[in-house]
Amino acid sequence: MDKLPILQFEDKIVETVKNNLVTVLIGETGSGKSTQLSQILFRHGFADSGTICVTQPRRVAAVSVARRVAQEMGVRLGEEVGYAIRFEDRTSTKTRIKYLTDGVLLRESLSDSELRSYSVIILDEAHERSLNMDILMGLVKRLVGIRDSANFRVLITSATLEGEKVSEFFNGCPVLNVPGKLFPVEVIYTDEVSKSFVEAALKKAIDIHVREPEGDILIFMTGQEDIEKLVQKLEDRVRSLEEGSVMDAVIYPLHGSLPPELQVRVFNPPPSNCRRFIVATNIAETSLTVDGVVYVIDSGYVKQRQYNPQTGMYSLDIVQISRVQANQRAGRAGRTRPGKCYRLYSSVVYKDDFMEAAVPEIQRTSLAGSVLYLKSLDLPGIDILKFDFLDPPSYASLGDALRQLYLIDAIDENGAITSVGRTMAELPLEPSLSRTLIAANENGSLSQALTIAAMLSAETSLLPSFAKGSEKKRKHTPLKLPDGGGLGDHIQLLQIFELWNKTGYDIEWCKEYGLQIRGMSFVKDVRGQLCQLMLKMAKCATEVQGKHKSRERKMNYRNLRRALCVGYANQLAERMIRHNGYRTLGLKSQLVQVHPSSVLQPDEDGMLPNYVVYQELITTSSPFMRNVCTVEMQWISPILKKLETLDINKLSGGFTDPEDGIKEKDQGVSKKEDKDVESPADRDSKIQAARERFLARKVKK
DNA sequence: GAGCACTGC
Repeated sequence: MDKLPILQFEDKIVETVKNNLVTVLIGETGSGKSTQLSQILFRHGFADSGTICVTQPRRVAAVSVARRVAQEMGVRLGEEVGYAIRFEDRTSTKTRIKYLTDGVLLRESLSDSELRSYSVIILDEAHERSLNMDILMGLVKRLVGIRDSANFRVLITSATLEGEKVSEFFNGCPVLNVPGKLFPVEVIYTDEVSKSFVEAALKKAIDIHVREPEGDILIFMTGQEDIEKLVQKLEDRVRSLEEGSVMDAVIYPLHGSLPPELQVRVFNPPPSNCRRFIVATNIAETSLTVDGVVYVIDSGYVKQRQYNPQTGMYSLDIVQISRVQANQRAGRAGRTRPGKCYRLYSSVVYKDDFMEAAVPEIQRTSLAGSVLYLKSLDLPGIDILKFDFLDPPSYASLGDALRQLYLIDAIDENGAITSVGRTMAELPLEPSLSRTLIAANENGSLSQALTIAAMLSAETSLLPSFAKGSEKKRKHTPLKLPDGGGLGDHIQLLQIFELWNKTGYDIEWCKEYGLQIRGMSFVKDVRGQLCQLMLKMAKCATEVQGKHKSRERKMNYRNLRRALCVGYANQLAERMIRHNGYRTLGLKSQLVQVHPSSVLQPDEDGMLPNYVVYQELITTSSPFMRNVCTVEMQWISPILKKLETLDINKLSGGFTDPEDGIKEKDQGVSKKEDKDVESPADRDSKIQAARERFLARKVKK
């Protein structure tokens, strides 16, 4: 095997790390940074006084990289080299190199905010900018000023360009460049504007198939719908090609809601003299690597979920990718030999319209959980609203988080964390569910609440996709699931798990009901973990086994729904008079409908319940509440009272001048790279523009 | 009567 590129830089890396507390390392795919950096530092004594930890954005990566490193060092996994992911800690007192997911490291800083067991912290793949990673970078930056510099080093690895920004964040720390080992990829732009990217991709794919030599084609689409459309069209066209004139072809869809057994098909060796077409979402951008790809077709779009803190509403939008993403996609063509990337957009669009990097998650999601977590750390002298983030979230977003936390008793009217809030922060759940568990523990419905919390954590991986046509293909229609007694979706989830529990967690039962086995066993694991945590924390925690089930059911799950009402006090809606639309009860009222997939049932007059709590608001074809549960009017009066007295200025501790704060920050950064700096408002308008362009194209068709 | 991209504790 060739020597990995990073090993040629060993001396330089060691010297830089010795002389600097923080080092940024820019390493492209194939540089070997994930496996070699830890070993290099180990060889030079950086693990003598502590462990070297390396974060990974995904569980599979943490496990596979740790396994590889253990093998290279000739040690047993779990001894000198180990890993820690949720539900699985394979480390020991001997462990000197430890791979973990960023979520696990974040949890660890809850029990030791200075992370003293680590002599080196390596934040790998920082350019992916997950929410956890952004919080970790803020925390680690603080540690740099606190911990003894004789025994502490930080390394952050990133993709091109973004590395400079990270260096700036860490007070201009040195940046090392390590080349990757990719083969050259020729990029070909498209100048003609096509009516739809599905059609454009179809044309290009067939073109490649007819003209170009062998090699698989990877096509980036945005979601299940356009993937299925394209797969169908490709099958038709390939079949219509004259037999014998071109090589055989096989077409695979690849997206997250595909059952795992269909996902892994792309890893099987392809039939000989046969070209594979893989039509994928951005799951193939980072998570899954398909070997044999020589041609990439890039639509230039991605489906992205974003949160509007003003309305509390999520939306799932098709937006333009960033230049970093475009390059990542192109790189997928050069893993095994020189390749080609066909971009279904012009070079002008790439240069002028695309943002440099995607909007980081921290600016696209509700921050209630993260704000609570940071408050629970009790960092001296650190005000959450002024916390030093690489890309600060908007003031609206922080205000929204505080408002939500106040309504569910996690912080008091002055913004200080409460004892309830501390307990909540210990649980690996979103705040509403943590709060539900605590309320349930007090009213005797904990066992059921634990089940619901676990089911909601795995919800998307429970049911196979409801795509049109897929039902026909299935051999037999699954048995009908329980209906939640008409009380709502949370109750349905509870009933599903209880039925499965009664069968002794029978795998066949899952099949009969059309439930994904992996999803259901994940629920079982999560429930077990939550049980243990609740037993450990709440000294008086009882009833995790659920002995009161039958009595509760007769009571229409009253206690359980009451607990949900306390937990979801920030997500409450009232039905309109005389029709079944709802308005949310919060700072800014929204008109919404119950999602059509809900099992909530109307009464004999055809009316839905007067009050419900919901899991989330999401705008697709129109604004919907997903996962609703009936609640009683008398339960909500304390919530309404709280809403009336809510004072955001008090909650945020008087930090009311966001504009100044943001401007200052932007100016600080813009000294170095003024072209690439964008305010959140700029980003918003760019996203909006991309969305409009896309919609315009869609309409034309 | 509509439909969820991808991760993670």
